[in-house]
Amino acid sequence: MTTTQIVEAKRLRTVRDVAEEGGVAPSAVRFYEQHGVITAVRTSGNQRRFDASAGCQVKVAKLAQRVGFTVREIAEIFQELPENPQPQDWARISDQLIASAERRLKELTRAVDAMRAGGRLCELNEALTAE
Amino acid sequence: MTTTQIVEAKRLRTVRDVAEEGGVAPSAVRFYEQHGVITAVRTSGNQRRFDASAGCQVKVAKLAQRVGFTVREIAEIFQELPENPQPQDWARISDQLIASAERRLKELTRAVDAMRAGGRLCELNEALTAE
DNA sequence: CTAAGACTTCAACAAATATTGAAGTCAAGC
DNA sequence: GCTTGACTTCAATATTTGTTGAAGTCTTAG
Repeated sequence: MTTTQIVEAKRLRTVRDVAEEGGVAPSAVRFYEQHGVITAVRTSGNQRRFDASAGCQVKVAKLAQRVGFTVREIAEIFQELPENPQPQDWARISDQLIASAERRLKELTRAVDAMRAGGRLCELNEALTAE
Repeated sequence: MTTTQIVEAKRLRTVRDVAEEGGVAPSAVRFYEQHGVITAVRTSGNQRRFDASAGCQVKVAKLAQRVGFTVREIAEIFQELPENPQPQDWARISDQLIASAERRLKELTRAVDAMRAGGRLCELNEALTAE
């Protein structure tokens, strides 16, 4: 069973495999590899081969983009992942992504709350000195 | 005092005013207006003039972009704002922005948590059928 | 071994989000 | 009423995030 896992983990994925698992186009998989979001080895014939976690990384990357991370930022965060990422490795990545996104969301919340609670703070804050 | 507010509220802002208040370049203010994020009236000489809330809207728009909203989405949401937005108007905008951003953040959280809690779910989920 | 299908690179295109510069017009203070 | 600085539009440029197509190579099932 452990043997099966190892065997499966080593079965290398093609661009198409990763694209399907990650829910993106093959061109996007190549784009992500070019920009360091995912990493590939090459066959003797120069074709990309990915490990089992690549599809997941693509999924996470897509969702991270939708909360405002750039591809560059995601690539930088994913640099920390070792070859065969373990749960604790993903825990660190997760913490960074979520904490950073929440920080930005809080900034937005603060800004809209300022106007929700005191429209006059925003609309009329110079009015007080005008009289 | 009410008179002062009205007078102040009607003092129209130039592109530069809004840019400074919103913390962006004048070119960005024109861009936002072209794309419906903010609304302008024109002087007899064709220059843009904004009302008092434009600077705030720019601030909120910038922060919304950083949590993943596109300019188009922000423009659509801001369409709902009446001419002189009141606190309850901002409350609706706020709810939409925050709720939508939180929904996306939750999707990301779910995805990374799946890997954090069960790396094997992601890496080895076909392994079980391989033996 | 071969044919089909997937892969490679490279260049062109595209949409979103702006910025910059040119050429000309407006507004405001003196 | 003139001058100066800010404004106008338009076109070009830049970056990000990809997609598409051409021309050619690799892999693999049969």
